Amino acid sequence: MTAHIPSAAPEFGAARATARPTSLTEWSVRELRTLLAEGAYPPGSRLSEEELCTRLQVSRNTLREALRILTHERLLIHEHNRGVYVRRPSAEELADLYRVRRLIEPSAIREFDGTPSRLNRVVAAVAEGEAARGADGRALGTANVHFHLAVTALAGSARADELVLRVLTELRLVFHVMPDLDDFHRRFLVRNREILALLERGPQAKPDAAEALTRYLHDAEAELLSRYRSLP
Amino acid sequence: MTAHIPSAAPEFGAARATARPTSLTEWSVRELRTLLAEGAYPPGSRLSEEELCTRLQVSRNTLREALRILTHERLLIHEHNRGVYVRRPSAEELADLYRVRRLIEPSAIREFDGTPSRLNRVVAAVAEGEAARGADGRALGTANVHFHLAVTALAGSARADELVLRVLTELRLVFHVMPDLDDFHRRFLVRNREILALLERGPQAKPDAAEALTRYLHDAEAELLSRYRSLP
DNA sequence: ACGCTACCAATCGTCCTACATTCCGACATC
DNA sequence: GATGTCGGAATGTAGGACGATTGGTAGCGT
Repeated sequence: MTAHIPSAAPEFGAARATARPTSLTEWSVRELRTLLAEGAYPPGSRLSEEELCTRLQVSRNTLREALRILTHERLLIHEHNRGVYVRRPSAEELADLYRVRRLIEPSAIREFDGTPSRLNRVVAAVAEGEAARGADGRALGTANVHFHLAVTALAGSARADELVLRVLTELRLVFHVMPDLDDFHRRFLVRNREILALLERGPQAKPDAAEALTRYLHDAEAELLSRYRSLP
Repeated sequence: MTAHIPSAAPEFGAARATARPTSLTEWSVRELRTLLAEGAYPPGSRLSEEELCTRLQVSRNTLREALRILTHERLLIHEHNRGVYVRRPSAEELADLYRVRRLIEPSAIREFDGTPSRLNRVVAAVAEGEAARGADGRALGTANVHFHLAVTALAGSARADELVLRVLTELRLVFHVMPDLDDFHRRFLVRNREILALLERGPQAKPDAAEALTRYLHDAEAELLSRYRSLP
């Protein structure tokens, strides 16, 4: 399942306190990414360089290199002379996130060449989701992420995989400011399975699967947007 | 230590000397990106921190932050304890670049909502290309980049635009190690115009346009790959 | 009281120095 | 000629210094 997750993988649900690898900077990046994914710093909060230095036990130089990378991944925003903040995507950006997903994910289905191992990954992701049906929002969200990563991986493009991973990670920031998403995630489990069923039907059903996914993404966007706009 | 006096910067070669903006790191990133796009450092060459520091007149810290960003953009690769090198995409990566493009660009056409200003941008790009017909490879390549950016922009997604820009920038690295691409670029000018013609025919021709673009990208990939594999 | 100004503390941006670690090539050894 | 060792060179990381910017606050004038 951890097939070819690119270097910038925010290990979903991974254990913390990883051993320090060869590069302290990369380690810091992973560490921070995990912290952000877990919501340790909610969107909008300011990250003090000094505080993070002591927290991660790295020098300011090293930390700043890590922050640059995370800023480049859009998880943080950098305000000159003011510091870095956890990104809080605007409604327009939320819409854009879904726009990209609609560009890529259905396309990935259309480009699927039938490689069984790739389809199996989708199967596994759907199973994971249904196993997590009773779990909390995080487990459901993670399962959903795996589903969409698996669908993207149908295209067999490492760059596409990474892009979607980034987009989904960014989406997590949105989720962190929205309450009660358990049900939201749960409802899409059914549609995951439906799309899988279409995929399993073979190449001639690919357009249907792609279209179902497009609708799926439209619906998800609409629901999130309407709830997002009615937030404090 | 007249640290940041913007005007007086004894620059090398051409008067590149972009005004130093608020952030030296960002300035360095842009500067380096330009140098890479221009082929000042051919793919595979090693970038010495010290040399770049003196060339850009920035400290090692600042430079390293810039290098991190460019590495994250895949323009450089970072080998631990060995330094950063200008990336030299492998044949497999070249294929992947086209894979992503085939995922996104045709999709962008399908998602085009008819906004005239967006179509106009494609028109302008095609015109630019034909105006550059007699020019050298660089001008042709740039016009082609503009065409594909304009096509991508049909979808109206900032993230998709950025992704394609990155991919095309990465492709430039490939071009830098391939000789005689003038003709390659020139031949695609015709197909740019054909795709534009389909786009102008209205929504019902979108699938045709998308498919034409897909073939276009397949052909370009095939030609580049075959030539790329027969390189030293 | 209210608004404006000047000052102050906290941080960031950038540079510098230092040093351990690692890598690589040169030289010596067998 | 293969292997081992040494030293130079560059990177990785730490830490300190200091100007610049920002946000807040105390104080002033009206």
